[in-house]
Amino acid sequence: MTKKEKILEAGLKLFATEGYTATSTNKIANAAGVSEALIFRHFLSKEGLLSAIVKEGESAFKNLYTPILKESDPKEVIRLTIALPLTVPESHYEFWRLQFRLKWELQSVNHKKSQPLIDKLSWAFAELGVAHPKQEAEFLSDYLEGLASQILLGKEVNKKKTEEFLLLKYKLT
Amino acid sequence: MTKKEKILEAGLKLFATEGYTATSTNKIANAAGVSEALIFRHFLSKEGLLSAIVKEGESAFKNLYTPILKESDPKEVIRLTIALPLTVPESHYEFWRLQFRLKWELQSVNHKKSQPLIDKLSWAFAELGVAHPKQEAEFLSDYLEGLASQILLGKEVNKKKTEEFLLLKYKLT
DNA sequence: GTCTATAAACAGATAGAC
DNA sequence: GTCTATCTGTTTATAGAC
Repeated sequence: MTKKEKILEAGLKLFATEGYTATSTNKIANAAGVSEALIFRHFLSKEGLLSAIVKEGESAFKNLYTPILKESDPKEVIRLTIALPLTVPESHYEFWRLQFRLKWELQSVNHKKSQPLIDKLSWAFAELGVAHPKQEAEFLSDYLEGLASQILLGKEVNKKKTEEFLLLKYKLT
Repeated sequence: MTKKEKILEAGLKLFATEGYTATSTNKIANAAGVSEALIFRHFLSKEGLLSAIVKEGESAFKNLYTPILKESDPKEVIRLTIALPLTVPESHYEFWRLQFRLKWELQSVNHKKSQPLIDKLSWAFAELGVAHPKQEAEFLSDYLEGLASQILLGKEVNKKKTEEFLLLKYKLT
């Protein structure tokens, strides 16, 4: 692993656990086993490092839900959406914790980012003859947001049982 | 209003909007129209000020949901719980934004804080003959958490329509 | 209670050697 | 690419006068 990668790794870890503002470049350098100046050589500024980290993994979200947008079976659309927060591997938690943290720490909330998914969900519910498809889609989306928060904040969640419950609730079994 | 109260008010506002770490005591003093030293006179440290702010409003959460715990009609329990995030006046948003922010910024997450409410919800669902009352309670709680997040992060939510939809969904009309 | 002045540590960032 | 040394402004916090 190059020193640049070590900085990215240490930055992700510290930003995700301690927060962006609360993490000094000095702390990152120590954690990465690197001189502080190297951070600025590679990323110009502390914000540059943050951008690089966010960018590096930003496609992750799109990659996660684009298969759903392409799905043509409405039941499968809902099934896959439900599985979203429940199948993310724990090794990715750090990255996602950072994303959720940044929503609150910086004002960088992009409500439109999940709009394509909500629209697709809305389509799926309509297809299945559900009464208020748009509101059902918003409802499910908000629930999954809440569930993801709880998981990332360390609440014990039985993922298997939760998924079974949801599949039953949405009549997908 | 005393200067101490002015500090508390400015602190709440700034911590809620900019975050705890990103807000300097100097900024707070300026916003409150007070010398910086006065903050330390009254609250000993920056963290002391934070504690005072959190404590001052901590009972707010309890006061919000204790009426629900005392309710004996299961339908009314669910109705009141749903109304929780939808009836908080916008003037209280600042305080709640701070609470949500702190969950991520400090590691001070108290998952047990909402447990009494979840237990009561679970009781209500059981009383109404719902199949998986415990999981239904968790589900509703997570949804409301997600909804509250969205609202506090500035998403446009039609509260009236949302409440109508939920009352219909939970067969409370 | 409240201020001015200031200490001491720490922040992000740069210069220049290797 | 990587380091040591250092600059400059800011941060939390205190001392002491009123």
